Parts: sequence; C-alpha cells; structure tokens
Amino acid sequence: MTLRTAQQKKDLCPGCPVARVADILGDSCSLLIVRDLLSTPQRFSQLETSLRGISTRTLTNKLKQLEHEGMIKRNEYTKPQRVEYSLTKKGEALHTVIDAMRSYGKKYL
Amino acid sequence: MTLRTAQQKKDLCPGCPVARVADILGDSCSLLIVRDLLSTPQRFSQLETSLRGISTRTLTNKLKQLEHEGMIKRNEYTKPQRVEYSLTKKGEALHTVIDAMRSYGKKYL
DNA sequence: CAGTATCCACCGGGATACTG
DNA sequence: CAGTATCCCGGTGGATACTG
Repeated sequence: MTLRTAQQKKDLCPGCPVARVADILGDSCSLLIVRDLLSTPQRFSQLETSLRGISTRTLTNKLKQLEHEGMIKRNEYTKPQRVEYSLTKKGEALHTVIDAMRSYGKKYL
Repeated sequence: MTLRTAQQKKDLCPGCPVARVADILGDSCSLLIVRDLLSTPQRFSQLETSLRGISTRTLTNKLKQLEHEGMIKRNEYTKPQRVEYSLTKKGEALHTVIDAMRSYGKKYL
C-alpha cells in the first residue's frame, strides 16, 4: 500500500473521529484560519495579512477546502466590493478543540 | 518571504500556543501515535501494525521527533529484546486535545 | 525485533503575473 | 479587492535492501 496522496492518508483511519479532525485541521494554515475567524469574520486581505507570508494561492485553496467541509461561509458584498469569511455552526464548534490546544500550548510548550 | 521548510512554518506564528501544538500534532501520523499510546505503551512493531501502511522510515522519524519534543519515552528491554514507547507527562496531557478532537469528530464529521 | 540507508516519485505551496 | 493561472522548487515519505 502506498500512502502518498491526501486521499490515501484520509483512508488511513476512516473510522476514527480523531483522524478525521486531523485531516481537516492537520495543516497549520487551516487551523490558523479557523483560529482567526473565531474572534470575528474576516476579509480575504485581512487573513492574508494575519497569516504572515501565506501566498494568495494557498489561502484561496485552504478557504475553498474549509468551505467545502462546511466549516466556513463565504459572504460577498458589493458596496464596497469585499468578501467576508465567517464560521458556520460546524466551524464555530471547533473552538473546543482550539481551546484545548491553546491551554496545552500555554502550559507545556 | 518563503515558507517552504518546516522551520519557516514554525516561525509563522511563534507566539501562538495553538500554532505550536499544530506544529507537533499537525501531521496525522504523530497524532495517531499519541492517540495509540494514550491507551497503553506500545512496541515499535505494534505501532507499525496499528498505523496501517506506514513505512518503517516514517514511523522511526515520527517517533524520534516526538521523543525529541518530550512527548514520548523510548524504553529498551533485553529479555526478550524489544522496545516500548510510552507517553511522558507532557505527552499524556495531550489527551485533553485528543478528547476534544474525538468529541468534535463524532458529533460533526 | 527494531531499526538504518539509499533512492526517487509526488505534490504542496512559493513566486510572479494577470483579471473582473 | 479578491482572486486565477502558470511555473517550478524542495521536502515528505513510500519501497526496498540491509544490520545488530
């Protein structure tokens, strides 16, 4: 068995809820996006600035992924032109995980 | 700024405890190793079997990483020859994070 | 049993330029 | 402002063979 692609990684442990969360929040980018949106909805450019050094390409991809997973919602406005990303209920619920990580990180890292 | 290497990723948000946890548990392998060790100490070969499809090379690397981070301990025994990996206090404390992930995964994924 | 060593495919993601 | 498109580099990790 090979384990090269993301899909195959996903199959590694399909029955385990821990693994499923890891698949989504696994890369630091996605996790940090959710962390940022937990405080308030943000525009594309705000996220771009906050995640210092991320490329537009990567940010776009991660946002699409998270939207596809049902974690975030994309809201388009026309005056002035802007796009805001906010968490869905499903996304907001991740705060429990992120809080646990924050507590752990503060205490042990 | 480039963000290609792991080190650079680490620097992305050095002050954020959430990011620091993500750096360590970010890849599903490491996370699943900790998850496995939370129930009981395990031998190299047991982990190899449990994480279906992982290569010895990768398992070795992840174990070394986690040991270096102070999450796990490597215990060598001679009769019979075997090596057991167990969690340190620091590693055990990760159960809060993993529990949060499990609850979330069960409920939403 | 518990690794080490080497080789190489793959793809994530940076850099850059362009668009509605 | 919020992306899309292309090009290409580098690290992750599988496969395989070997060791104490």
